[in-house]
Amino acid sequence: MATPDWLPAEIRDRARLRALAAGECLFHQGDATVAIFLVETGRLQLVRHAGGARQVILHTARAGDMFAEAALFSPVYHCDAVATAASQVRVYPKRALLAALRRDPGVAARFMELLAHQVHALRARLQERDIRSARERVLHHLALAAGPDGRTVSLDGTLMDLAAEIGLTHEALYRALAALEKDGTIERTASGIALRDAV
Amino acid sequence: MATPDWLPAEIRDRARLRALAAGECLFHQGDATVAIFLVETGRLQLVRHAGGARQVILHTARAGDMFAEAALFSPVYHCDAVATAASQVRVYPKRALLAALRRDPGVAARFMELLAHQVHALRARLQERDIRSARERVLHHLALAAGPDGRTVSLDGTLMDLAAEIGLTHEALYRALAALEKDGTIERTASGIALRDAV
DNA sequence: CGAGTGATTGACTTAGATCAATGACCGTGG
DNA sequence: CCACGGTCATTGATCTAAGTCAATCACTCG
Repeated sequence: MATPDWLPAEIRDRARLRALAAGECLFHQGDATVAIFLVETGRLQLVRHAGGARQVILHTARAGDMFAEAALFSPVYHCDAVATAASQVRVYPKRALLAALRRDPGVAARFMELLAHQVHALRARLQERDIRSARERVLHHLALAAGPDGRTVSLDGTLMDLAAEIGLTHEALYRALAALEKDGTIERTASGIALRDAV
Repeated sequence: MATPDWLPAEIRDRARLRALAAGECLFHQGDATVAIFLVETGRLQLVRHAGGARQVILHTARAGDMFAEAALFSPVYHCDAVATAASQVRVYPKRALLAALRRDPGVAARFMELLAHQVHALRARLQERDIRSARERVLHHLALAAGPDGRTVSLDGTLMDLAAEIGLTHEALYRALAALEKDGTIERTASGIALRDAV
């Protein structure tokens, strides 16, 4: 699953799968960059060691997330990647990838498109965090996550995952959903959530 | 200022500057895409009209921010861009940009690099928002924003801007900074903030 | 000099985090 | 086949840190 459709078949098919135990390290800050990665299962944290003993978590990559893309343009990794749960990551060698990007403008264009969309999605998630009210934040998220009909949101993961994604505790999310359902703003079905008409 | 160094001189030099009054609209959702933009001064909001009367703010672009990059890969804009203050935006025509990206692999590589770095920065800001405590959030931000020495952070904008960037009210930021200074974790200078050694 | 903006601090309130308990469900191993 | 451990969903009670409102001071700019 989550096979990237943007990269050429010869790279996609040759990409190794690397298994990591919980706590295991995929690469260290300062290591020469050799690949970028896609999380197939599990969870990795990207951690930067700043001045002194300070550790700064830069990102938590979950199933489906690509990470270390910037490694393509840097000789060394700028953070550690540590599995915080048993994980499997797909490994895309930098050398082959760069060659493909240089050789085939179509591949390059699709990669740029992917990155541009990620930038957008991240900006939207960030803007979402500026909404303090749990209720409004949830509504904002549902409106964005709604399918083409603009109303129905299918829930694939758990509500706990959703809560983490929008930056609420799961309790706060449950309560917000319960309140929204009670006052008729949303309807909950087995497969997801439906937005009722806004007035 | 903020002149993008990644795009070829012929595009950079030919780019028009467009002035917008507060409330004026730069483009509408559904318009054919003709350009991407860089905010020189002011502030623009990107707003999507979802199902019904729902409006979702996707992003607020400030001075120095590029926006609508994804327009390069879409025939139409997927949101409105509205100036929420009198603004000036640099206009980079899509046609010329795409041609340059296709023609010159070096330009394409630098653009990919820019996008990859943006993705990183955004992920880090998002992760930062997962920190609930104002104190810890501020420390996280300072550690990341620290210069090469890992200690000193130069403040260019106002503290109010900083507060907005890290998702706190300015009062909360002032208090957090005051507390950090009182217990000796940071030192404040005219030009910025210095982190003391972590124990 | 007044108007406007930023920095700062105080007082108060509240929404969401935290802690806790319960029930449903699901796979698994004896 | 069923008891058991685990995860998820849900709700209640409580607490607190951050938001909100408000006032003051310093500073700049025309």
